[in-house]
Amino acid sequence: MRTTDHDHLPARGKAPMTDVAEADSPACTYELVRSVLDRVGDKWTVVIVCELGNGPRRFNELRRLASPITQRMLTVTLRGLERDGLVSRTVHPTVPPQVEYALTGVGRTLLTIVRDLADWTEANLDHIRTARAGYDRVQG
Amino acid sequence: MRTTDHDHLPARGKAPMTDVAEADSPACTYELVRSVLDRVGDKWTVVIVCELGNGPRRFNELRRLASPITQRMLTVTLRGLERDGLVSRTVHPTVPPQVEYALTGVGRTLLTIVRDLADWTEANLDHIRTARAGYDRVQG
DNA sequence: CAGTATCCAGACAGATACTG
DNA sequence: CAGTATCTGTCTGGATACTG
Repeated sequence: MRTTDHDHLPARGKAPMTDVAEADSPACTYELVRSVLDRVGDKWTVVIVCELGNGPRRFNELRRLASPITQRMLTVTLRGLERDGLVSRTVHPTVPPQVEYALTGVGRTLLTIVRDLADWTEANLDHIRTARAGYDRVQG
Repeated sequence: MRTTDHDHLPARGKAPMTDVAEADSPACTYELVRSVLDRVGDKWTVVIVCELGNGPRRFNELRRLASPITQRMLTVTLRGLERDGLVSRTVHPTVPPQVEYALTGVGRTLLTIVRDLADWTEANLDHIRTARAGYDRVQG
């Protein structure tokens, strides 16, 4: 399978073969950081990780919590996180089927990082907003 | 000017009118975090911020340091950072012109965040790589 | 040197319809 | 319920050529 590289489920275009490099060569630190940002920087990952931070959730439950996310993007995002071992996927063989997603241990440490990021944002939001407004006033 | 929304210099498509919201409503924390990730999550911002972390740099100097970046993307990235007050741009009116870019105070705190991110990545890289390989072995 | 201006391929993501 | 399959528009970013 997966010979034709179609569209359907985009196979996580992010970080395609940027096989994360070693950690100490001079410039590759950027590659390294980017590999996380590629993981975390897309539109929905942060939302999903934060929601799962409150406990395990099922598919449509997540769909509601992540408000205007589409089925497709939820699937794509969860697959990516699962692939990286950040969330676990547990299928309960009931009828109708139930699938439960939860943060793994590593996923939980990622949550910490995301929260640090949120803290930084809160602390510097006004400054950025002001700077942005000032810049836009001077420029077009 | 800037009535026709052409291509030329894309006017920072990121975080277009997602005017960063207040910091305490229940779900808007995501918007908040996303607003930083939009700022930091693009392909070059991290590289530029890290390089400027070593001191002020000039345009083509940065261009060399950020290896395969194009002129356009360097300009776009620097403009975005300047707009948000994270880097300063100083023109020395010499011939030929010299323009020096440097991190501002806030920009320097962003550098801290980026480094935290790098630390997390280093710490969890093996785990992610392994998980990814395992997942890919099972799936397509 | 330090940029602008265009063109364009390919990735990201929304809407919609269908399925075990 | 929990997805998969397509189609499609939009945005990102690379290549290239030109300028004060």
